[in-house]
Amino acid sequence: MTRPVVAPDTSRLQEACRRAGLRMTHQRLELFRELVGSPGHPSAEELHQRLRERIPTLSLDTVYRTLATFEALGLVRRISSPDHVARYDANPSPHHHLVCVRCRSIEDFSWPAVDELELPPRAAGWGLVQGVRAEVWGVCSACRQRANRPVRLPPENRGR
Amino acid sequence: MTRPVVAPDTSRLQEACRRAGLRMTHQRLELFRELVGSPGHPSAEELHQRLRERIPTLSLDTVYRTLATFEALGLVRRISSPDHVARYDANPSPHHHLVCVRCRSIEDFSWPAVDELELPPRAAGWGLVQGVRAEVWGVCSACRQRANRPVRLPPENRGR
DNA sequence: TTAAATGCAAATGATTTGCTCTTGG
DNA sequence: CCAAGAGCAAATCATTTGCATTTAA
Repeated sequence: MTRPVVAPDTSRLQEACRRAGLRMTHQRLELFRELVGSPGHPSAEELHQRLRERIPTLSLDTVYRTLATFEALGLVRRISSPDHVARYDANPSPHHHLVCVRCRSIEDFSWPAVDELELPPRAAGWGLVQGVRAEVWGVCSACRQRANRPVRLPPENRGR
Repeated sequence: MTRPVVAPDTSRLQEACRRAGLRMTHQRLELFRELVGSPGHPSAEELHQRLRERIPTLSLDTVYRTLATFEALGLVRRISSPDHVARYDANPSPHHHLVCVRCRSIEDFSWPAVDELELPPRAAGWGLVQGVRAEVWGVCSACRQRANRPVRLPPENRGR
């Protein structure tokens, strides 16, 4: 890999839409820009909030539909957080996740050693492999300091 | 030998409940047995179905509450499928996942090379790491053969 | 006994869908 | 023009919660 050089480069979207015979709409363009232009792993809801400033009429279901389209085009990957809200990852370079089970944050990190590893035979023969990601879970530093309760014992957890 | 050799070894549950001061109920016991005794990564719904044969009065919400309790006790890990239903992994040994984005199956596989790897500094300093899992996604052989449609293009996907 | 746990039913909240109107090509 | 896409509202469906009843300790 060379260098990241990321300006919200819309050519990937243009290209993907053309190949698939899909129209290039204002909504798709802005959504794509928002996805690749900002870090983190936003949910559909968050993207909707942010984009309303630019496209006041944008509806939440269009965000959902567009994200599904992007996913089918391979432009984003829908990832699942410890929370039950879907989050979207538009970072095309191989990277891995640090997942905090307390605050549900997801941080990217790179781990070249994993990227370079060869899949074991069992996995290599499984089917068509599209990607590999390591998920490291635990409690982030911020949460460790903030709340020092040892374990979240009984039910009544998941304080939405 | 006179050792009973409990197939689904419930001692981990007993131990965990005692430490946490939780009661040992019929429901918890059976749910735990079902979890560790059968392979795969069942959803709450599936577990509920299976257990109704043994405990006809078992309610779905008890399954949810109990699974949340088990998770807090560290007995299972709630994993997220490409689908938006939560699945539960009670396999305590380190293992990794093969996720089919088409049929949403999740298969375990072992990958010692990853287990033996050291975390990069960024991850090591992130917080309290509880586990590491590699997620390999793609299309399983069965799905590749079955449906040979090239890509799932427009929306209207997610055929529940 | 008695706080914890279950079951039931109703609530919640994310995601999806039917249908009509709008718009890109 | 005219089918693909967007918007609106209503529907779904997994998951959660309030409350009365049961039960493990």
